[in-house]
Amino acid sequence: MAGLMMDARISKAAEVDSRPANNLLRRLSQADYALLAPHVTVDNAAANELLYNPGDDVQVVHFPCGPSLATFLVPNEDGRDVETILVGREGAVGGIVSEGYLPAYTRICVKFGGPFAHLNVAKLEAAKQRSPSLRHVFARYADCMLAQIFQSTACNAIHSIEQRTAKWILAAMERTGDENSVPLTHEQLATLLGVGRSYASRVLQSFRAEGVLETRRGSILVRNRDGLRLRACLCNDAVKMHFEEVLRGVYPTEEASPSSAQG
Amino acid sequence: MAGLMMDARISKAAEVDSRPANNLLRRLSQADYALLAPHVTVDNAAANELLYNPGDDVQVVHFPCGPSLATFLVPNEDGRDVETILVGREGAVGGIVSEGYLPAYTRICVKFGGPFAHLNVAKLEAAKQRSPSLRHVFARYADCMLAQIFQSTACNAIHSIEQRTAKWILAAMERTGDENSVPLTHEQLATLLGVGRSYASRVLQSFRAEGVLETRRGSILVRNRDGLRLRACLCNDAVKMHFEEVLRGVYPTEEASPSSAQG
DNA sequence: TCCAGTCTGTCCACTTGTGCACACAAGATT
DNA sequence: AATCTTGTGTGCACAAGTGGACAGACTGGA
Repeated sequence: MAGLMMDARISKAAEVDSRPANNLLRRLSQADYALLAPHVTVDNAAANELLYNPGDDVQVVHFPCGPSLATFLVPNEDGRDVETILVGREGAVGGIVSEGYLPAYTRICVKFGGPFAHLNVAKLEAAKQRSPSLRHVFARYADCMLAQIFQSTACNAIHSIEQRTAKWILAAMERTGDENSVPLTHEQLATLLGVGRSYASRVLQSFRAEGVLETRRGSILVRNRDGLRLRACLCNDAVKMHFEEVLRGVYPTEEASPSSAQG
Repeated sequence: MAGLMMDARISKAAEVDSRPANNLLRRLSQADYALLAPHVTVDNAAANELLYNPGDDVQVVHFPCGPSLATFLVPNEDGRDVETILVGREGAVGGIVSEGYLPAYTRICVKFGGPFAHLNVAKLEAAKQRSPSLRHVFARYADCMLAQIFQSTACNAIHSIEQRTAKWILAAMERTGDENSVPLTHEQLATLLGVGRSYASRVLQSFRAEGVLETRRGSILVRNRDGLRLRACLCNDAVKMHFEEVLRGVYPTEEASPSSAQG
């Protein structure tokens, strides 16, 4: 009997591990994932690749896997886009709320390159019709994404550039799983925060002076993660808590190694 | 035959007019509205009444009718809430994205008092299961609401307080239908923009000096709406265009009088 | 009619963030 | 090794927004 249980556990683990490294897909029951599996494809996307432009027909859901990251950009009258929220292996982009076939409102861009899983929106909707539990997982994720955007709106309204810089670096690291570096130029960081480049450099300098991080050409090395947390606003944590309440286990944590499970 | 047509038109108009003054509800087909009608109740809510607090079970969808306005607030570590988006007779609040039964993430508050229609989320979900067209209207609205939040996030990141003040006043007037006044103290305006009261007063003073508006104790009188538009960012217009594309006729326009229709 | 409470206009010193400029550094190319 | 391109550090003058203070002006209620 113990043998049987163990076999079941191993086969289930194997089944889950064969899925793309996306927590939303991995959280689905076997039966639910089986509805989607025939339509899921995986490939690599390069940084800066555009997944959607405003006005595009939304036909494919993209799931960032592993360290890849997507971002929602809102176009601006100046031509410079403003970055809003980051989506990594905890989620997906494209038709999550609209359920597809509406013109995209934002631009969606690959921030950090890597593997993405893809799924036709119509196939996903058909599967949702067949499985309420599948529908609920995606409705719950949609709610988490909404929470993320609400929090960003508030954050942009009242938190300082310094706080938002620290927050962004932490959020990116949580999602990529990289413990101490973020591949980003000062220019990119500035753009994504919607501030001038020189000020972004200055904020990073102040962090460096305090021993929190080091700067390299094209990347930021974090030396003291807790120091960074101390300097960040709490927006990330609020969103993380909502994820935990609504979709436990989907938001990536630092100790995400499989061996941490107690059985 | 003309008589028959006219009768049909009159009875249809009467049917629509008997619905609460909410554009989302009025946009539903007769058949779809019939699914909801037995469960819809209407009452009056006073300004500052709380519809949801963070963590609340989401069980009721609230539809602002006529001049009433609801707003999503994100709580902040300081205890002061930050206002994010405004919802008037073009929409609804509560379980639009989450489809109910999840803890609310934001606080939702009545900004301007007036009539609200209410509908149990579970009843709405049941009706959606029976009618794909009903589901689509709500999915489309959810997408518009999302667009609104995305735009606010970007707006807060890069637009000046002056632009955002003008934008907010215009957005509120569009929704209430009031052509030239907004019942708001400087304090309230400041809080909702996330800025200090004295600066909000100064911005209003500069508008007054330019003849754009007048200030009264507890309200703002708009004297030159185009002047205000000139001083606002274009965020409202972007959202409005998305509404027109996705849910034509739901976003309130200035010439909303029934007589403008050509038959 | 007067009082109390709230709202408004404005002053001031201060912090945060802007936008431009320019020297220098690190790779990439040849 | 010389060169080119792109990224980085920093100086400066300026604009935007903060937060506290306070006098005066409305308004509702006793």
